[in-house]
Amino acid sequence: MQESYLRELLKVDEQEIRLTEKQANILAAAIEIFAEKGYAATATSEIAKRAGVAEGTIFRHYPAKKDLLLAIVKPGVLKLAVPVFASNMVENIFNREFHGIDELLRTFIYNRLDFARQNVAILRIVLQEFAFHPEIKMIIEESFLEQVYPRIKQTVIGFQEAGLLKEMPIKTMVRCIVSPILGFIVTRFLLNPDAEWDEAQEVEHLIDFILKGIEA
Amino acid sequence: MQESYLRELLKVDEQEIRLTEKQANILAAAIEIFAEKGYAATATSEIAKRAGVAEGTIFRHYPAKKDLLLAIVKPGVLKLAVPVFASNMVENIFNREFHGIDELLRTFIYNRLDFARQNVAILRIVLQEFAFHPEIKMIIEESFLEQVYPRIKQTVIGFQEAGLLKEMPIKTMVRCIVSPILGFIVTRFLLNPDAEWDEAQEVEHLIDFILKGIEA
DNA sequence: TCCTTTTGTGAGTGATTACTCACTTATCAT
DNA sequence: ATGATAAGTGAGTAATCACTCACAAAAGGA
Repeated sequence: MQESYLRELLKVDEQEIRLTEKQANILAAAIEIFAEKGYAATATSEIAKRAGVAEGTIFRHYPAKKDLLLAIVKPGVLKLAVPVFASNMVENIFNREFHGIDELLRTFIYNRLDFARQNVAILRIVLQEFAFHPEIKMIIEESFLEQVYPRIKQTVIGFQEAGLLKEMPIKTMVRCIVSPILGFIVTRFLLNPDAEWDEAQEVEHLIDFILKGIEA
Repeated sequence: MQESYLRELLKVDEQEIRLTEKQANILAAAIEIFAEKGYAATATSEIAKRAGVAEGTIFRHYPAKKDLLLAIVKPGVLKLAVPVFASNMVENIFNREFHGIDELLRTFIYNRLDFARQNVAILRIVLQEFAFHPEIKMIIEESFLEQVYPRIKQTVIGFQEAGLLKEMPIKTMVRCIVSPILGFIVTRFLLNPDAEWDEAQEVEHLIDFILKGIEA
């Protein structure tokens, strides 16, 4: 894991984060082991060992083990959620030209697919640990309920008013759209990552499936 | 948690299982705490405490902590997977009379929904722990790949040959069918169990969504 | 009743845990 | 170069961990 990658991932606010080599090693080792065996089953001594660092060094930078987890998960969740409908996505499609729902779905799916591809370990950690740590649950709820859901909702309502989508409660529709996508991402990267995947074909089937299910 | 319920749940083979009150208490306590805080974060001392039992009693019946986990998870997975297309389900629809795919989906969804409702804790444990324990993963893979998947596959092929389903790789189609159902079950019982759910309406939307997405 | 087997006990064990702290080393502005 | 601050160290600590074992109580068959 590259230090520059970590620095970019962990940058939550706009302020730059400086990482010494050892600090980057700690984060990289923690991400690896947390993803492998889970937070609770991971010993700080093991993280220190894999990072090539004294155990005290970890606690120099993170007051407690849980702070290390949050330092990984927090920016992970934010990067996972925030850019979903970011900058040149919804805006492009809505304000400039309209390529249809399938084009929007395609952009959305490939965007999150690529994110998942580059962050499998963190994805795994988030999925595994959010159930047990209220802090993580709160971060997810905040970023999802405040960033992701409203934008999807707004988009869906827009299409609904244009008469392109069938009548369905927004939450139900969002779940119907997100579930198969998440289902694909999870099987693709977590459940069966070693299978041979015809990703383009899968995505097209996915788009067709979702589209048929939601259009008027 | 009732002793009779536990005895029924844990019955994997046909042989009856006798449980003393203390044994039932241990299992009930373990299910509770494992679901609450995860396997690795659960101390055997805590299980003993909540079960009202000496710590030694746990190890009298389960050689190691992991055996206690497996004693809970194994029958849970089997009951979750095996009866999916059991006895009077596929057979009824195929051999006797044909009520259409929607009727099949409806039966399937309500069946698994009711199972989830009665086994939320175990469902949570399985979902949380299978990633870290190869034994659990194997049990799931075996029961899914040998029991569930072939039956769904057979059913799907049947409908496909009748010209009722669109062309799509079987695995992709199964995933497209299962993902939204699982998505609903997970949000219904794990993510947002306290919300007010119009279950019947949700199920009908779900059926309509899936159906439109897969039919020719 | 008596003997055998099963079930239950709880103090005890060594290993491991997250975390501390007095200390050394490196970084950097002046 | 010098002093101040930050980064890094590793032996040490109390608590907790999963698990053991010698023993007691209960159950069950004769």
